[in-house]
Amino acid sequence: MPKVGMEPIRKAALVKATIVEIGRVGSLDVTVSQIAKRAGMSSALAHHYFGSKEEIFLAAMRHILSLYGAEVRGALVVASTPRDRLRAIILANFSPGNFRREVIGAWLNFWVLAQTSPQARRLLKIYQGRLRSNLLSALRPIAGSSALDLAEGLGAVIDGVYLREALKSGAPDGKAAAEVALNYLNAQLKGFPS
Amino acid sequence: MPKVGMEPIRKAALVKATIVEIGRVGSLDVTVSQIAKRAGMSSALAHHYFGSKEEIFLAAMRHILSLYGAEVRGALVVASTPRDRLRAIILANFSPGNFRREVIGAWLNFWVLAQTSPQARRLLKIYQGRLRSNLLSALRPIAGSSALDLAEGLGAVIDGVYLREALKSGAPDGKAAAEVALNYLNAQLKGFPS
Amino acid sequence: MPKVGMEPIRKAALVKATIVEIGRVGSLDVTVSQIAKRAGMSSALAHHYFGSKEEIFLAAMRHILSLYGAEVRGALVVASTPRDRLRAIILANFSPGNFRREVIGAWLNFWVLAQTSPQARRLLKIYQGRLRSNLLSALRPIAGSSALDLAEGLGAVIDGVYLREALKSGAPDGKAAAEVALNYLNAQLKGFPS
Amino acid sequence: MPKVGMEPIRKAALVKATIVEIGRVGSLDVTVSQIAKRAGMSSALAHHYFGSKEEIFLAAMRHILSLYGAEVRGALVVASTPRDRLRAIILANFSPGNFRREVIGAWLNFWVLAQTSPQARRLLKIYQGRLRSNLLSALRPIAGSSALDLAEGLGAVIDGVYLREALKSGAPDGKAAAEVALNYLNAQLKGFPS
DNA sequence: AATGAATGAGGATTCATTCAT
DNA sequence: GATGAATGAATCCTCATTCAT
Repeated sequence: MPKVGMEPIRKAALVKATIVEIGRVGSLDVTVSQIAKRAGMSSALAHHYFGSKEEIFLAAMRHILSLYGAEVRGALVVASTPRDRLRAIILANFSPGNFRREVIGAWLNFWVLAQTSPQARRLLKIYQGRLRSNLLSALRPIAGSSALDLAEGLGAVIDGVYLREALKSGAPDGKAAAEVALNYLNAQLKGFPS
Repeated sequence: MPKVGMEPIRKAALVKATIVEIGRVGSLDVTVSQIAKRAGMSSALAHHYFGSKEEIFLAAMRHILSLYGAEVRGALVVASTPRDRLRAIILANFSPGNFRREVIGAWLNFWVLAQTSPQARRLLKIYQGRLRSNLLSALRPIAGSSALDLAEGLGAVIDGVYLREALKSGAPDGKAAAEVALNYLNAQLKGFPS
Repeated sequence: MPKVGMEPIRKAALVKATIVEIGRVGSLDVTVSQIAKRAGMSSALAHHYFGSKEEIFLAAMRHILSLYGAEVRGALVVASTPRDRLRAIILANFSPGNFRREVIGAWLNFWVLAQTSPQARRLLKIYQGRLRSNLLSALRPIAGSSALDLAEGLGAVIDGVYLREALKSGAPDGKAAAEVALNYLNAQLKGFPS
Repeated sequence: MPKVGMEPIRKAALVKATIVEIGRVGSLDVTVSQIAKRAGMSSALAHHYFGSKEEIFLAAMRHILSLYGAEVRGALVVASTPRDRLRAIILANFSPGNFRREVIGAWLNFWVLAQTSPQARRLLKIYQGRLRSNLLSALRPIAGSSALDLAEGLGAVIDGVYLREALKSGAPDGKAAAEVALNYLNAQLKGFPS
């Protein structure tokens, strides 16, 4: 049984382990050894596959962002009206897949990583851009020229809810979190024709 | 060069240097030596006065939170109606004193520190509690039973705007930031009698 | 240069180096770097294998105690009468293997270490217990109920001779040292039937 | 009230504090600050009076040795026969003044200090010399040419009992300790005319 | 006489990373 | 593909000692 094609498996295991460890520790002060051990391999192998610790972090970040993106896209597919699409975007942000303790912890830390690493910053900007354009394209038909401001505000609410969740203890309550954002949305759209 | 009563002076210098360095580096990966050097003293003296790196961080956090608290209190004094008070709170959050690049960077990192340090977490919870109760007492007369939800949402927006600012480059624009939160407020209060 | 199975080799080298360095310096104020350098490796590797300085010390202590135990056991095998066994125990204590300058220096310092480290204390108590029971089982047939007191006294003499040797300069004279203990033994056993 | 003549008072306080601290910690790893604090002054003052940490240690050692010497001299004054004098010497070694936990701890550590510090070594040799000559002058009239060996053995027993006491817990039992040495003495002198 | 202020030097420990096998 | 071996470079923290007042 030749050990071929291990690369994607190993990489995936490391990415997963990275998110878990960052979530567990609560900061980026996670050693490569810890990550590698949790992924069931030596730290040397982790370096072999990723080259550096930063690359491991970035891969983990990409993974989270892509999961997030998939969730949003999936939710948008089944939404027909603009209002439905807005609701779908919000709910996707707080779906059980994204709104888990470890993922929230990882998000917060990736935000910090973006302060230091240009690549991380770029990734985060891409995510922000997508969220923004998704919100905008759904808001424009409803709110017209106010759409820009609304998108900005909605984005801020979503991020803020994430941030606040990071400080809470216990299992995250996605439903309650989504409620905060939906609340905002409803209030803002009240004046516009449905 | 006085040789007595240096303690408060040194401590203040260290606190200031800590905030600057965290803001500059963009993370908590700041060495005591860096901080001490920027504060114009040896790292040994920093330890002499604070005992440990964590204590230095906590002192810096307390400083920021107390500046923030003072700003809010000051703004509240001159506000008469509930609506004025809400506006005052929001504006205080984005006043030039609080909404500086280095302070924003420090905030983000203190959020991370709170994941690890129980004391930091406690401090952050105190800040959240104060903000919440300030918002609530101003919202109740206007919105009654909806006040709770509104306060939660407004708090989230404020934190979210901070978070997003951390990713931007260039000087922070407090006015634009405040606008996002004020927008939210206006939309939410539209239905209530002024 | 084999690259596997280095652990026991490195550990042994570190243990040896530790004893030498403690003996050379004359105190436990020996840095891990000194030890590691004498053992031909980096201090990081020393930590990798032992985890902490205290563990290195304890390993060195265990080594010395086990050498000592082996020497005593070996001597006892070839002794037939109780009197022979007593003599054998005493001579083993001052055999060239145990009664070397560096080992004596290490012993003295382990005694100090036992004041601080519970584990070191435990090791030393084990050694004392063994010595005591060895002496007792050889003394009982000869001295009966007096055996307890004699064992205590003989143990004290042996330790005392070690202690005094630590203060002398030049190569230790095991023969003269043993003589002191044998003297004691003879005097005490004079009254009992051979 | 001019603060004159403080020097001897301060020095005495430091010496006392040194012994207590060494006994408490169980090793020479005692900081000057600890000693000074226990003596009720600043570490700077301790340096002012003694010049260096080693000098403080040496002063403490001298103090203990002089107490010890006084005790022995006092005991010898009231002893008339050689046998009485030997008993007096032994009992003085284990008198409540000398055979206290902290003093025993200090002794053990001074022994270690003597490995490093020539001055400490000299002090210890002087003490040994005195003990030896005291024992010899009392033993010669009884044992003649055997006196040398007996003195050596008796000295070793005394030191050994001290050493062993350092490992025990609880309050030292001077009486039992003295018994061990007296035992030895009686056995050795049995053959000689009283 | 007395001390707070201050630091240089050092030491244990950690960790990302490299390399030989 | 995989890993144990190995280390240089930090980093926090401690402490004896000095100095100005």
